[in-house]
Amino acid sequence: MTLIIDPNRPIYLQIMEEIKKRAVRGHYPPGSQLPSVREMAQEMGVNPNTIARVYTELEREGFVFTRRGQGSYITDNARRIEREREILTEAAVKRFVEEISALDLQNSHRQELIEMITKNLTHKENKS
Amino acid sequence: MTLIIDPNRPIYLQIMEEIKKRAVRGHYPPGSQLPSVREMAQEMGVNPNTIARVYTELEREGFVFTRRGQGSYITDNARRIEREREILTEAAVKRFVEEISALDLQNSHRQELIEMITKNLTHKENKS
DNA sequence: TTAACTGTACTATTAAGATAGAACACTAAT
DNA sequence: ATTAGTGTTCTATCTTAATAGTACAGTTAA
Repeated sequence: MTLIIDPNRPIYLQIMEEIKKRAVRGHYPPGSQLPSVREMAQEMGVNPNTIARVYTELEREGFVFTRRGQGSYITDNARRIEREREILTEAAVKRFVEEISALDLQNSHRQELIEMITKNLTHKENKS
Repeated sequence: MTLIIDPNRPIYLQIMEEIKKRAVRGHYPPGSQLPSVREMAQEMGVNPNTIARVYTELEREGFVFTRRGQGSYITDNARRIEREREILTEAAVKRFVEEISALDLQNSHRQELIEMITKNLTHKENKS
């Protein structure tokens, strides 16, 4: 399903981001149980060890908590999830602005850019 | 100077992008000679072998050409460089839109986003 | 020819990501 | 106690990125 999007970035990082996005979208509500290490491994098409690492890292970030023998869960702190949305948003904006700035675009091109983004964002409004 | 920005992505890819950006900005004009493998290695703080790989890959993409024993040069095809600017721009926009769409933002938040980007882009107008 | 530059090629080594497989430890329900 | 489900740990192996060092091959100018 999700598969590997960017072969040049560690899979465990990409899966971490995917899980964060799902939580932010409400696909994994606060406090909900995540698929087991083995289930998620099958869903993502990777080794269970890789998922174990993902869960461990997410727990280290306070985004996931684990009850040994029981399962791993998305944090029940809704604020934490909202904060993650902000973090991801700001990171995306920062990266984008830096990339575009590095290209030294003319003002006219910048105008077109803004329009292009506006269209794309409002267009994808009904998706996901 | 440039150093490693993202430790989770191959250095040679990051350096490839850096060189493309420099060419797009005019720092390396069309047909200009690139620093030698050994010079660039020192500038970037990496091994000469890594730069050799970078030049080889860039040549494979038609962005650089090499005269053996003489040096490596940015393509003298100005259109090719302009095209690279478009490629990098579109890639940045596409990535950004996908990332933001995945976060399922409310319309009000999207409005703020557009404003944030506009400000940042026009603000960095005098930089670089 | 010689010297000093170029890019290129090769071997060896290290480190990290990822896979494979097995085993262990905890929890809950039967 | 047993079973089946959790996460956890461990060893071994493979691959790729990157470094280190050396050597080779082509070009240019002294």
